[in-house]
Amino acid sequence: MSSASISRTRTAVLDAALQVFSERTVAGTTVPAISERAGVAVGTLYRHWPSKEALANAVYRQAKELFAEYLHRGAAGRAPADPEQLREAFEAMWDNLTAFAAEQPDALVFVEHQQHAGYLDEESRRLAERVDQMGADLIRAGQRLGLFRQTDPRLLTTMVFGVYVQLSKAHRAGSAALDADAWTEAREAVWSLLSR
Amino acid sequence: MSSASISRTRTAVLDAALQVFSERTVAGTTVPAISERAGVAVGTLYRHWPSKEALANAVYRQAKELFAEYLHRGAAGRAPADPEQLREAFEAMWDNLTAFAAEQPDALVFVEHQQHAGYLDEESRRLAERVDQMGADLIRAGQRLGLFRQTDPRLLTTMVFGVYVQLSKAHRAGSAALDADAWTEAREAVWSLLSR
Amino acid sequence: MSSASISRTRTAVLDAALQVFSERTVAGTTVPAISERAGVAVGTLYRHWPSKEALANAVYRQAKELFAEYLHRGAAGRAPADPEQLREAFEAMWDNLTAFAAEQPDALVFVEHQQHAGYLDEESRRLAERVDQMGADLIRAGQRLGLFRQTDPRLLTTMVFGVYVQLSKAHRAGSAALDADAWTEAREAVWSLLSR
Amino acid sequence: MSSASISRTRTAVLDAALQVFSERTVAGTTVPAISERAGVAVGTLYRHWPSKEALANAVYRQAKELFAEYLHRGAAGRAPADPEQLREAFEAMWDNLTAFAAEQPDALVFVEHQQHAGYLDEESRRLAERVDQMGADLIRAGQRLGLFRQTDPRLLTTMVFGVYVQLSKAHRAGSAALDADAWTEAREAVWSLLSR
DNA sequence: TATGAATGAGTTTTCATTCAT
DNA sequence: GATGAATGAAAACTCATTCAT
Repeated sequence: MSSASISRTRTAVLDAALQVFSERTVAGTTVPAISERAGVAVGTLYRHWPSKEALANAVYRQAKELFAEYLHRGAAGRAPADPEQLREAFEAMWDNLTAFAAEQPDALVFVEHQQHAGYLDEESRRLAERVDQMGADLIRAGQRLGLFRQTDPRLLTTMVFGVYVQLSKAHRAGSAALDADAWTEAREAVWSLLSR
Repeated sequence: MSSASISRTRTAVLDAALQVFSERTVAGTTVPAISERAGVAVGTLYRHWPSKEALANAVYRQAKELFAEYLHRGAAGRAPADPEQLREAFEAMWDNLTAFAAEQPDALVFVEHQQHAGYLDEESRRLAERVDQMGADLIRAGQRLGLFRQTDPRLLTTMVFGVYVQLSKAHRAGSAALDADAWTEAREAVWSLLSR
Repeated sequence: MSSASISRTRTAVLDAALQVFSERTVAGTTVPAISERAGVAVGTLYRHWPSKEALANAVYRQAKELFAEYLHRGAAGRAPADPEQLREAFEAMWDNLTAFAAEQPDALVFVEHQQHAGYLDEESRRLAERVDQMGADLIRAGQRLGLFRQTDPRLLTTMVFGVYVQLSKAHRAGSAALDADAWTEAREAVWSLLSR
Repeated sequence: MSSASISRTRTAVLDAALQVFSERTVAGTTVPAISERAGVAVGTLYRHWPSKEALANAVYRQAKELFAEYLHRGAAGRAPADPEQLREAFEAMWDNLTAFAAEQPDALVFVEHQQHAGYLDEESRRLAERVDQMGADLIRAGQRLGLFRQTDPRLLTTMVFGVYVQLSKAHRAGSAALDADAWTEAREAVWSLLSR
């Protein structure tokens, strides 16, 4: 088969695995369950990844990288130089996060699930660290401009991320409280949380 | 053995199970791993619960009930009638949550782990719902007093809870950013998040 | 406790074991199931027999000896000397068998089940052989008197016993076809089966 | 593997299971014992039946159906219309039963082992009832022709079947009394048992 | 002597992985 | 490359037996 169809198989498996992993935990998912959802045979899966663990790492990395992509989207790359730019950057980032939660609900839940420790390899771990850093940059900029609380930026990052993750979970669970307006209202609340 | 030591066995197993479940997921935990950590034989565990799943439900309920206990601690039972009482009630609740995160880190992580859906029974589910309601009451009181944002109270609850859970995870992971002061600073930030 | 109450325990356990063994097979019966039905603790059972296997042998022997007792009941001990005596002895034996089936249904089913069981010890096996011989004596007497078929007496014994066992099973199963008259009708049929 | 070898696996397991079940009882047989005798891995067995119990039901049904087949062999399908036809049908049936005992000794012993009650499912039970009916038909025909005893036909069936089962057991146990002549002699004895 | 909770070897069952087709 | 039946090591669960009370 052509390389195009190979990647179709890879994509199908990665998608299926993300779904079932995020529904039932990596350990709670059987390989046949993945292959079934992907519409391929078990053996096929093993032609692309050497083990379930390796597949889980691949899924993890893909999800994390996707998250990083959303996070960066439309970012100028330079730190905001004044309050207005900061506000704009903040809104843009929050909207990107909102889009990610809406478009990739499984990815966020899977990635944010603690307890990956057991099987994540070095590469996955390094990626995780790098992505987590990205979120902190905006907060540090806000502090430099004197707009945000002068606390440990890691503390603020953790809190903002906590709000976001919990909202995403509620969203994915189909909570009635999580319509489009809610995400905007939440944005304002988070801005208050950050502001001095 | 005496009935005292019977409950000692149950307690030992419940404690051990909470530890390993919160470290490695229910599905990722073997029964011998639990019984070993509890210092009892595998068979003993099955004399007290009919299956690993039943044990997981028992652990879940115990953790959730413990959380409810902490949440209630020192609560007058009546809704705060003025801004000062609200502020006091808020601080008390936050301090209780802080204490829970410090004293029962495994319980929080385990309970907040999504993906219990698969094995939680009716009783566990009902308990979860009841406890989740408790947190919302204070927020509704703040809204009635005109101090808190006039959004869907479920949205506010979700956000506050998200902050708390993420802080607790960081705390349990041994984050350097999470000393005692940090919990107080976080409290102020959350107050801002809630306030109009 | 007195020796009287010891034997009460032994009797209770032997009776209970016979019941459950005949219902569910020796291998299919758990020791707790026996002790529960007997109304004693598991540990108590092990004070009287060293193992489940030993208990099964005890049950087997008791049942087989009981069968022998019924078979002998009212037997003169001498071989029938004329047709009339033979007929009388035959009727007596059949009525004894009928009584056994009625009064000890579990014993017959259990004993007939275990014929070649792996766990029967030497003593149990010798007893079985001795009892089986008893039935054959009457048939040999009938052959000597020229009333019964001149076949291998073991063949005739086997057939008569087959009829009896199957009737007993039907009786125990509560078959509507097995009232008191039926046993008498069956006796006549068996007499025909034996007669030349 | 080809579908031919799939059914070879099923056949091998069913045969092996019949052997060990009839030797040692269903409860007394371990799954590895079955898979070893069948020459397959344990896991393979579970790819074909969901549990040991399900396998036992499959074995039971196969054996019972095989018995029904032998019983029917060469049967005209119509009830015998005169004494000569009855006699012929009787001989044919007995010879079929003899063949079954000789060719499928394990099947008979297994099926006739009482104590299946515990695990037989609805389908197995219905099949058993249907097959048991088949034997009764010939006896009813003999009664209509006035040749057989005018008793409850179920009583006669039970007796004849008892003779047959006990002979088969003796045969399987290697009894010296059970050569080919013996089966013919037994047939005459059974005819006498049935006749008025 | 009786008890029944605890034990751990043994059994049933599952499932990641292989490999013949 | 793709397939999915077969494999067997590892997991869940059972139960005969022991032993502290």
